[in-house]
Amino acid sequence: MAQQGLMGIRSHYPRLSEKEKKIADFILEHPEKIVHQTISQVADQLEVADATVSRFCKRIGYKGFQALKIALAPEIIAPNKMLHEDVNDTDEAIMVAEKIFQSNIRTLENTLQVLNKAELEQAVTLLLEARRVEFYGFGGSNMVAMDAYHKFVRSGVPAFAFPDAHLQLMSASQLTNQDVAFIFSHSGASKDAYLLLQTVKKTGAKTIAITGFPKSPIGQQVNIALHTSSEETDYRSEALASRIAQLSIIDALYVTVIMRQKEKAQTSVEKVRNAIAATKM
Amino acid sequence: MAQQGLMGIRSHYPRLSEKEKKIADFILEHPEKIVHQTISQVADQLEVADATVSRFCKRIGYKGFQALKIALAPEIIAPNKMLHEDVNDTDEAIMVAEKIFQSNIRTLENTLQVLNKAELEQAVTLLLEARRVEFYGFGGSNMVAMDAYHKFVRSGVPAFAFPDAHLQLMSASQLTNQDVAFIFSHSGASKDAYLLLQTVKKTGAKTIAITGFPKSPIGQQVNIALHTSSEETDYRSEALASRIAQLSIIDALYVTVIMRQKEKAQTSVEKVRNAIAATKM
DNA sequence: TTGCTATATGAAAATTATTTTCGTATTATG
DNA sequence: CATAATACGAAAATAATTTTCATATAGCAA
Repeated sequence: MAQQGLMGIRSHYPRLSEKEKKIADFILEHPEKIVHQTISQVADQLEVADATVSRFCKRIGYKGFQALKIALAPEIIAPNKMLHEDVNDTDEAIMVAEKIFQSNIRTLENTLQVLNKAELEQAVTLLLEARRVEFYGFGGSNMVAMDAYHKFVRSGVPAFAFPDAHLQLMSASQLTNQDVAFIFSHSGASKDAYLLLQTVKKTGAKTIAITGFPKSPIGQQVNIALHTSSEETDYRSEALASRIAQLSIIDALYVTVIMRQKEKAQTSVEKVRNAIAATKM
Repeated sequence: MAQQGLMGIRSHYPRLSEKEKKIADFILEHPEKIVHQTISQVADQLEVADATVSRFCKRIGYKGFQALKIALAPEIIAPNKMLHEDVNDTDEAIMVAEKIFQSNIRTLENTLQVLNKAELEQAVTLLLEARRVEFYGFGGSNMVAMDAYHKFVRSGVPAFAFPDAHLQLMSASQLTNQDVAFIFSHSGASKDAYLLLQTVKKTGAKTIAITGFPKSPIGQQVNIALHTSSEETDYRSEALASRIAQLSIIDALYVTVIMRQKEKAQTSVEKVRNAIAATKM
């Protein structure tokens, strides 16, 4: 199948010929013109032949011009104008806010797409059956670990978290094979987190991680790897957005755990409502 | 203009003829078949003439069959089952996750709409000029205050935060009129937070708050009030989502502050970033 | 250089998809 | 029952897209 819309075009770009690049540029700049015009109108504007545009569509993996239109249609409903502008372009606070919010929204959307159903379920099962669950995070991720701890401990899960690196490592070495270690690391490669994972693995405890990079060392070596997905090119923006996604995953796990615990004769709708109600700030 | 996709079809439904209703039913049931098939294929499956389908498209307000395809394309990428509330609302983890993520996304969108440009600017100015900035939050909001502290302290802002209610109150009473108190309270009415605000006001320090309710006591009495906005019908379910919005506002303020500090703080952030980079493998 | 080959491109033909026209059937209305 | 209005399908007309084919251009070997 052809890749998703504009991203797919970018990935083909290097292999395109002169006129084809001209077409690609036009699409990336004005996707709405593709969607709302005929192949001839587009070809005229670009001063190329219809045939060239038609061939272009096939070259980048679509069945034809109509198929490209349909792939592009979803992209133009939310014309995320802010996103291609760099934060540095303008330092108006409201502009920065828009950029940050859009970035966070996109990251949540992407992360939801990428969430693996089976792994989520397994994570819930582990959390429900563990003798003890410890949440770990270093640097900015420590706050996420503490947040998870505060939530789960109220739901009756035997949760723990620690405010500094040394305490985390000490506690990790004391786990047993009936315990669960839950690690937050955006890069999936920080030295502290990696060391901690090795320590945990020696104890036989089950491991769950949320990282931003499935192929990172930590992402590869845990029992259950959940990951966040961001399109941000800048590492700092990515880290900000991915933390929002991490928190959202924790929220989802937490609400699910509560629902499972209260498996009674309630209707499922009530279950969700009650579960969420139990999370007052 | 034609209304958005499937909703538009529903609104026209009562006025349609027999065959046209047959077509409408088919579209509502299988929008993806419209998007991916030709008008003749669709007509054959429904045992009606092409002409009837073509007329149908115009009847419901589109220019033609192609235009309908394009309007429908966005709907089929994410078959948003959560929106139809009667759909099997199971307690599957992935379903819960979808609900949580959608809720968070909508809350971010709404909050961005509601963000006040002038107040954001004023907040940035206060943060940059303060002799000392203290972040306060009780219960679940304490996490947000700690997070803000961790961010701003790295950017060179003289930031402080405290892990418990008593320490927060003690420190608040020591502020001066050159300081800034930044309060997080979703309800804007919690007893602890209100008491703290009164304490701060006696010192003459400037006050900023992020609440979910502009008309709440805290929202009314601070110098600068920023608000999150959630559509959740259930007051209690707003809590999870609004915390995400609070964090996003902090992210926006943080990034803006860094940009304003330009070279000065740029270097100190660089230092920290490099320090963090050094801990990666 | 010359001649060969591969690739790119546009014009026009061929194909395919869609819309319009037109005639008949059906239903409603007085 | 007659008449008008509407619905509908078949086929013609039109529009859009793809394919074919001829030519141009660039790279390259002798």
